[in-house]
Amino acid sequence: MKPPKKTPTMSDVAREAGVSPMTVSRAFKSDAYVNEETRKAILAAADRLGYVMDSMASGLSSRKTGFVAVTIPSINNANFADTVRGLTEGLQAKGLQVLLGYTNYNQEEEERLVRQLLTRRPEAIVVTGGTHTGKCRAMLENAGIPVIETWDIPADPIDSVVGFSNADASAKIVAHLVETGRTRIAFLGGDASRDTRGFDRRRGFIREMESRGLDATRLVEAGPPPISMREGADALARLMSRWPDTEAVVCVSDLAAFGAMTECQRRGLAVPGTIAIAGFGAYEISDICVPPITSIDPHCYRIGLLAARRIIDLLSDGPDSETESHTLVEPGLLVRASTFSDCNP
Amino acid sequence: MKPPKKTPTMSDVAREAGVSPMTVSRAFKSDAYVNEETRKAILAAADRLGYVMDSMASGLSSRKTGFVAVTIPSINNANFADTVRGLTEGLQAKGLQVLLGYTNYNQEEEERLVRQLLTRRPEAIVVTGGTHTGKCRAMLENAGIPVIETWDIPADPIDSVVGFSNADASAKIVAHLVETGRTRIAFLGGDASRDTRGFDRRRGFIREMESRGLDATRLVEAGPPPISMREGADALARLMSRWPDTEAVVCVSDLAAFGAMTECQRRGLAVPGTIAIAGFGAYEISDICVPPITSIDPHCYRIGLLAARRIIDLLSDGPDSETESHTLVEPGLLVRASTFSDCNP
DNA sequence: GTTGACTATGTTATCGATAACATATAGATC
DNA sequence: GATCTATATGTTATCGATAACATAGTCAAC
Repeated sequence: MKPPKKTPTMSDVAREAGVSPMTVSRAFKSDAYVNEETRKAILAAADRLGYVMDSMASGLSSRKTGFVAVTIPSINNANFADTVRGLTEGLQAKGLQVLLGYTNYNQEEEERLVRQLLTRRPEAIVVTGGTHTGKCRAMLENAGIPVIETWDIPADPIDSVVGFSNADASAKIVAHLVETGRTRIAFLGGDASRDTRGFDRRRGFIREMESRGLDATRLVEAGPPPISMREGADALARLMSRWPDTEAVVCVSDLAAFGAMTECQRRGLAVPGTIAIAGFGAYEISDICVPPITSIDPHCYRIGLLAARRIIDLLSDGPDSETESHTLVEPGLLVRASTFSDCNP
Repeated sequence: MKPPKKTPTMSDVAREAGVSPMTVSRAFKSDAYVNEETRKAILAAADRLGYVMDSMASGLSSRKTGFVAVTIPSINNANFADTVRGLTEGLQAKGLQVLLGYTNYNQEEEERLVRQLLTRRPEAIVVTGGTHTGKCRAMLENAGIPVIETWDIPADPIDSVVGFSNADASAKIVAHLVETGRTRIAFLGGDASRDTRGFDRRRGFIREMESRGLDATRLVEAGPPPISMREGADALARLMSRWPDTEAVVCVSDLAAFGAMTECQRRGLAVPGTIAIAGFGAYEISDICVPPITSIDPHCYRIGLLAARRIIDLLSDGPDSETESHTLVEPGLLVRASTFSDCNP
């Protein structure tokens, strides 16, 4: 239909409006002196031409791309999605745009992804977790931009941290279960090797069980992360055939927990009467299912928001920082019917 | 610790390797003559310096940014996440990177987002849905890049389409419910104004009901999209208090459907005995919950993959296109226990 | 009337890479 | 040996914007 004319540039707008390209630039940035009438004329001219600023060129020149790179293990996960929402919304005010990538819970993928993201010259980078390959860590250290590690408490942080202890979260659940009268408690999680957060939760479970003198060997592996509801169900079946007298299960996530609970329903095991179930993540499912499932709320959105604040703080020139280099977000224990004790005399 | 030295450039690598910047460029692109030894030396030099290519500058010069912009209504939605996965994986082979943004089911937000994404000069753009504001549509038309509309069958497509008819999908469910003996059927969805796909599903419901001479006025609105499980539950409560003899509910999504089903459990309404429930989206929850919920599988991942193929096709120079301008992905009906009729004599 | 502060705009060089063109060497062909 | 071709590398201009600097007019204060 219409000729494939290439998109107009700032110079085209300048010509159309009868000013210099620099004035057009100023009109769009609105951070410098431009006569109000001139600005209006320029914006009108831009509108006529259908001009859309080229932020790639802008970024090259100003050395500010407006990108904040973010890596998450999976895009199909409500927890990480909430963190990304917090980031996006927190950064929007400063005109920063999230550049998202996901690692499939794989550190080699993360390394590849971080390299790809760094080629876009983001002004800061947010990664999930505190364990990386050597090369990945080196790239992050040498990128010369703020690096925020989230969802974890790294032993040796690269730069800033906004996270929580996955191990402590598990311990909190174990404490709750023991207090409500359970001692034969199992942990249902993914293969330990890939998902370090899941591994930490398992570690916290074992530590807390042992510190209470309880048997910490009831560990079921449900496969490589992410653990689906189905895998949670299958794992519960295996758990019950191996340790039929299990009184409670701590699951690596609410999704696994819900899957496990449906398996209980299918087997006629009363929850929490016969077996108590706890999850992790405060997914909506755990709140609405019958019975609702006890969970840990890691405050996903908040993590994103705090990471955004930290970035804005580090990127602003002011030497006074309002945020801490290391921010702990204390997870909350949500006690729900799936671990009530009144059915468990 | 270390001085804030800025990241090395291609010239730095060239100097380190004793060649010209152009040769370094060639070594990285690997699309032209470079002596194998020279290439190795260059890559080694780059590694020593911790050089990471600047694809912003590269894009400016070559006019290929390697971005494909993608807009989805919500990042916290497994369906759209699957489509994004399909896109990401389909585009990876050609070195194209997804630049993702979400609209919160809001067309004004979409307009703002599309403008923002276009400033990044993507090589193609994928949008969810076929309804846009006038300005948004104009921007997409004038961007001079392939535009793919997905998850819908637009009345007046901008360019390419990979989608399905949301209305037909609803009709398919209605047909199934009627065939299994239900006639007093309700539709549970969001406010009609914002979510056009949800609106189309409702429209399809009404059309099919009326074409069968059935009452199509049992419509419950659960609030602005996205409809949560909780809102689905609340809406079911309202539905049953207004039309207590309802035999089946068609829900705008599996999440709403599951929420509605939990409400039935709480009220002691047998599913499917007293009331049948159907959802949309083939979320994992609908497959694993008890009873599993009848749903429509829109083949989310496939939509993403086909969109990716179409883009690669349009971007490759070859005049021969393997893909169609309009691709229909026929949704599948997943009949599950929540609509079985054998409990409904 | 001169000075200075502020407003408004233009000019030039540059960001980091690549396209397009130019050059140079090695081996093959006549 | 002359010519050609394929390989390997360098040079120059340019992508579209902005930083930094320069210019020029207006108004108030002295």
